[in-house]
Amino acid sequence: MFSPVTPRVDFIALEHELLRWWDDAGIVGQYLRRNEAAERRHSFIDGPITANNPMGVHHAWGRTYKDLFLRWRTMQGYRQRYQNGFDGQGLWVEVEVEKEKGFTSKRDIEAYGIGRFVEDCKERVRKYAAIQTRQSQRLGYWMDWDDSYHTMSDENNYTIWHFLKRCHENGWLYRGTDSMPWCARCGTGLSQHEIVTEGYQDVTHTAVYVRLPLTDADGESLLVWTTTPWTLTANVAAAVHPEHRYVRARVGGEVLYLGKERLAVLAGGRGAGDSAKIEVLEELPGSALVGRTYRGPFDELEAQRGVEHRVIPWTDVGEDEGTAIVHIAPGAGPEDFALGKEHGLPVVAPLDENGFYLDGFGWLTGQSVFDVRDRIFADLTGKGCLFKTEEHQHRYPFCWRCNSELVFRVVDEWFISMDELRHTMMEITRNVQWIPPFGLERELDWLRNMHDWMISKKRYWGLALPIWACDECGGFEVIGSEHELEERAVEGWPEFAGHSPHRPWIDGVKVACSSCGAKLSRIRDVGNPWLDAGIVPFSTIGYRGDRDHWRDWFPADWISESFPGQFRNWFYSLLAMSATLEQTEPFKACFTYALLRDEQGAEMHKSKGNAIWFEDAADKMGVDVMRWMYVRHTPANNLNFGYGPGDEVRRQFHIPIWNMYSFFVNYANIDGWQPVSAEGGYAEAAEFTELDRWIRSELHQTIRAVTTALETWRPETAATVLERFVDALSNWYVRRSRRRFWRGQQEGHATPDQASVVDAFLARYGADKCAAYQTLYECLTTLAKLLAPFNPFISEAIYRNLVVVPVRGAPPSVHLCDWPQADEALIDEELSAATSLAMRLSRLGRSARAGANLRVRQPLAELVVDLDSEREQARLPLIHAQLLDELNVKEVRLAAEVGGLTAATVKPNFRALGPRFGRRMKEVAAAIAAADAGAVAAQAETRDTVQVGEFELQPDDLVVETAPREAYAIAAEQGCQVGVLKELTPELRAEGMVREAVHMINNHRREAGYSIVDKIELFLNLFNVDDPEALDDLRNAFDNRADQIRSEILANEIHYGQAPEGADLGEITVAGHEIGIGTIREQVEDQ
RNA sequence: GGGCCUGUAGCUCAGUCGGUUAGAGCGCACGCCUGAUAAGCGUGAGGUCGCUAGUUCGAUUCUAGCCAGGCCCA
Repeated sequence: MFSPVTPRVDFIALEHELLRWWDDAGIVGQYLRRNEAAERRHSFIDGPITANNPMGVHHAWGRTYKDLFLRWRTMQGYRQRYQNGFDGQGLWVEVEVEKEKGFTSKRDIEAYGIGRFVEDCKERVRKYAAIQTRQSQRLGYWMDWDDSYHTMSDENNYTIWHFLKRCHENGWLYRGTDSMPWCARCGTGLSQHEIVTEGYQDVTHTAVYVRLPLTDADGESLLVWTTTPWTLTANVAAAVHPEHRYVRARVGGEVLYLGKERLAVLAGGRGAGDSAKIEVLEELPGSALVGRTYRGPFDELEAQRGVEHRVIPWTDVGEDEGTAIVHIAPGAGPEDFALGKEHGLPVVAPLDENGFYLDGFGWLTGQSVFDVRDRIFADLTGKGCLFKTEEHQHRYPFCWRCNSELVFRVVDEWFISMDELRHTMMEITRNVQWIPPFGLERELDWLRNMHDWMISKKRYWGLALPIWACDECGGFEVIGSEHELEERAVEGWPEFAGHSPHRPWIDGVKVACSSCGAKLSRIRDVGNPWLDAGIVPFSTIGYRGDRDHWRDWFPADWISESFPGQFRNWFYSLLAMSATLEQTEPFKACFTYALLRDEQGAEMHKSKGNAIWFEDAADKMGVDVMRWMYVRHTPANNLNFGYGPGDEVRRQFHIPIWNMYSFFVNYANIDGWQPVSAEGGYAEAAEFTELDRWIRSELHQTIRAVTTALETWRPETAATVLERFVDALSNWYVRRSRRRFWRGQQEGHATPDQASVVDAFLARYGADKCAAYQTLYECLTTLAKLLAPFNPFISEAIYRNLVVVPVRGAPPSVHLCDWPQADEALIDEELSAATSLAMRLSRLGRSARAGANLRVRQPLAELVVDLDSEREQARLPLIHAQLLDELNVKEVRLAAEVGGLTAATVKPNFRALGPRFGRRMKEVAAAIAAADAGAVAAQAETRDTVQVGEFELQPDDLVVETAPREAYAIAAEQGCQVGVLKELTPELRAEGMVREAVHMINNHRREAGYSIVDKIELFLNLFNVDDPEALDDLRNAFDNRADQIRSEILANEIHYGQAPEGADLGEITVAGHEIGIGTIREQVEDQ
């Protein structure tokens, strides 16, 4: 006996129950150890999740893929590591801790103490790692949670040291510079990301137009424009668009160059005499200006000594604002810096950390960048450089912490040169299977264009870059391990020992310079967090400590991440580090997916209020539903996630599955059917019908297709296949098999002393019922296994009840079962084709009936089928019975047997005939009307001339049309036409009436609340039927089919007349006549 | 400017290794069924498969160009 199953399941409560049970019964542990000794291994390396916040539903998407493939490989018997990873080092964590503490600058952190701050960061990571672990468990993500790795672990950090040391040995590590957004008030740099996400505001600044006198032409100047006058002190070049038009214009007593489109700015210039007099002397392309030199606006400053100012080409120069000649200061702007690199321009860096001018800037030295605007204008005016000023509104970056305007500074940073690595990385990238395939192109494109890797960051919490730099000789040392550091330490080791290799502890350790012997301190920078994530194929599987173990699991067979960003982040760092250490790819297959959006396709944002937190979604929609939304979606497309789509999925997929399961358990319990093995065990006793054979064939095709889809990393295809199977099972197999489960026990066959359960059931209910139960049991239990990696909860619930409870020795969880194998012997493609033909013909038959207003309940005499394909026609005998039943017809016939479904009509084509026959036209028309239309049409089709009566005509003289024959209602699609005979014989009418009555009486039973096994006594009250003929028809119909009615409504007796006191009364309508009914229940104990 | 992706019904998306008249769900109209289903099923309306060329007997599918949207890089 199965546990009763309610059709109104609460999936979320069910999930919580199973979570508890898995925990109590130690199922996850058994799962993790299931294949420990297996020969075949599947190596998965987890891309670490940032342990900085609770999970969003986008995390659940990725984790669903990871869980799916790991579960599936487990069922297939692969040995695996189930290690999750947490990413913990980096600015993101610092930012959150700063917020918690109310810090607004680096100075706050230093005042608080770097040590305490770093410990707080670690604590935050641990806290969110624990939260994410719980959330992942709620998702049903089965990992070895006690074995999760952390990027902040000592091992991870020291393995990166090893990598960096190798880079240094190869000569790839160098100190360079970079331009970065900088908050002078906080004294700190910001990441580009910080200003891109929330850092811009609209403000008005005083912009200035400045003359830059050309050195080779007296009295001629370039006119440039800037909104940041302080940067003019760092000017080294002016940029023009080489293809745009520029002009040389006389303005008062001077000559100025500027963009042709920008002539209007000349109005109102100071010191230009009568500025109304503007004369264009010459028009020239920007390229003509390139290479010319000019005197800078602050050439008198020491910092500008030796700088040759010249004009350079730049295609990003616009014509919408300014003068179309752009002032370039590589020391004070990011684009300028990049352009400077490209053109080898000198860098003049004017500001210190706190925004004060450095030495070498004359009267400006020691001044704050925020206080000098007006004095710079005055200075420029004094030097005759200032053309004019104007108020200008624009978007400008601000510090999100303190709301100060940002500046750009050039700072020292550390880089890994990519020149030698690039080729190897591209080679190994080609060895990887990218899913979807275009991932390869994306990665290669990035690798082709990548710059040297900047690995330093001026912060506190992160990898301590193992670089000890020498101020004396300019050299630097790279330390490759904790042991090497201990050996080389000349100071501070004892104090450091026992600490993690983080700031501030590591900073106390000094080593000696191997060139000059000076005592070296570690550079203060921390590492780029992608170093932390990129090293994990080495650090997490024992690269340093247990090389055999490492070889066993390297490279990973499969990794997976969302693709935005990862091609230049994680995948990139994995490839770079593996190319350096082993010259081989660190993963064999890379599965990527797009972005998660809200239901309307908009990006989810906390601030917009449309973000969905994982826990809310889990509690509202359930994680099986959530997971199915993920796996059925095409990974390369953005996923629009929401509760609406979730309801759809539940309704179309999970509820039908549950209903079938509930149906099965309900009837199996009524009939006392129980499996005798995990496979059911009734196959020998069963007489399988075509329908059984068909769904078993479908089942095994489904196993095959799902397996293939997963082997090729296409979860969405696997999900589609499963959906199709569920639909076939629900809407064809179960629907068409229901009656087989209802049928009562066979008369006289019951033998009380049967030896086996199977024999007893067979004797009592017969071979057909054995077949029906066996088939549905196979389908449901196999479906549970196929579904297990996708939807671990509903599959477990079904499997537990159908298999574990009744079958001794079965694995206690579906997740400990073997993955199903397709049995090719059970696959019958011809039967599949035949059944889909039956579905197609049924659809057409219903369409035909609907067109003629003939409901399916009314039996009809014949269905006529016309198929173009002989091969399909040959399949008809196989589906004959299904068609009779499905379409409620007495016979299926071929169109040829009944003379076709359509008839030809032939009409005269007056336009053609008129001119030829003139007055005799009427005779011709009469002859055509009198002729056998079919024969004439056939001639017109095949011959050049058509004889009609005494007239010899041509095919074009006739208009041949085909129309459905009147006796039939017809529906057609390509290659196929069906018709049903519309005529209702008295016999058919009577049958229709009985079915109508049975249908309505059963509705009445249901409304009265009877159980489906209760017997009744029925009273039919025909007093309201006035028409004696109709009364006769009804009485005859009912009397002649009394047995049928009794069996279909479970009635012992049928009486005519008033129902007695206490009967349940109702009214039914048959053939338009109202009939009163009354029923009395003889209650049967419901099992 | 370069690379990649996307463009199929009103909406959200499948699909097509080139093949007759291209599918689903939602929404709409009508109906059926209800002894698994507070559910389901069917029928109908709704599509120049972004546009233009090319290859081909045949292109929504392959190729090229263009247009639109997105992501990344510069």
